[in-house]
Amino acid sequence: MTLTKNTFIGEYLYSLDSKGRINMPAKFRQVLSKSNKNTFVTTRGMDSCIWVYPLSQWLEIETSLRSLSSLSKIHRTFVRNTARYATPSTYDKQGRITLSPSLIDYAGLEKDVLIIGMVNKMEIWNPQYLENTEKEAMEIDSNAYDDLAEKITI
Amino acid sequence: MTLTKNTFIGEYLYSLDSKGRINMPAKFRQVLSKSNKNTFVTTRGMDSCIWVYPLSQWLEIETSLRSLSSLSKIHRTFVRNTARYATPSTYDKQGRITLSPSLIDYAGLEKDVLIIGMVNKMEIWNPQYLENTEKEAMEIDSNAYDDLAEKITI
DNA sequence: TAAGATTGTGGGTAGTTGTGGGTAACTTAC
DNA sequence: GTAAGTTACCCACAACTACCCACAATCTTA
Repeated sequence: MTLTKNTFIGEYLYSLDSKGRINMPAKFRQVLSKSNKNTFVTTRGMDSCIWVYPLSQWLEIETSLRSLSSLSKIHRTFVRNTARYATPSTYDKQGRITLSPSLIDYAGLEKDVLIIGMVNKMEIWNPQYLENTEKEAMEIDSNAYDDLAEKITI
Repeated sequence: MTLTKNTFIGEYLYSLDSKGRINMPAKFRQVLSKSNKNTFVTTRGMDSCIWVYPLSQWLEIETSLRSLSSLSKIHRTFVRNTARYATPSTYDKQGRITLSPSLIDYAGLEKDVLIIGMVNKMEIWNPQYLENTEKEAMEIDSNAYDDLAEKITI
């Protein structure tokens, strides 16, 4: 069944091999539109995870970054921190991308790795990190969910 | 995979050799369009780093500088500091450019050197300087940073 | 249910990339 | 004019990466 293009949902458990490669879920590859040239862009996420954008999505971010002037300190810092950790990665014949040692370290990845669809992007997690993060989030923010309920119908 | 021309992202750790040469990331050389003639322009950056432009991008900056009036003190100073330290540098067969002793001194470069893609240009840093600069920036500006993050969806 | 296709994982190899150093050409100083 | 210093170009090599093939497990389909 054909799903919406460039939309990622679901959860997948894969393993990181000795060369730092990780398989991208076949379903995610299938919904990628041609313009993405079989390429994802990986970068640091906000919690201890890796964000993975389809190339076309990342190009939009790049365009926004281009409009910021380096004369402003805030803009400089923002561009630097956004661009710095981003790495384009084309998947190989087997559907794997290679993660940089720096990102693997940042996300604390070991053998077992969780890939999660986040609609317009994906997240790569160490399963234990995710569990802890979720636990904290629920304790602190259960009120915030009420606010969200007003914005989105589910 | 070939990405957008003249667009630089990612972070690379290289070493400055005894002759003041530094390797330019292969990926950055690959995205350089022909009109750049294998040449970058180096100059002083706004924090303690070196800015590296592809030649074509620098030519556009020259045009902008031309439009600033020397009647304004700020304009004069800005043009002076930007133009004064700019040096074109063609990379050798191994992909290295030579940095002037003046720039190496300005950026406090030693053996380990960090090159960062800033979309339309690159920055060359002493890794420790960058760490300090980032730390300061976050302390002072974290609110402004959040505003920016809201305008650009990532 | 069996055959075929697809998917996830491991590993080998050829080509690329980063780094060090040598030498000849060119500049500068005396 | 010559010696000393500097720069640009060249070669060599180790480390790494991208690409390829193989195979087992799972899913699809007739």
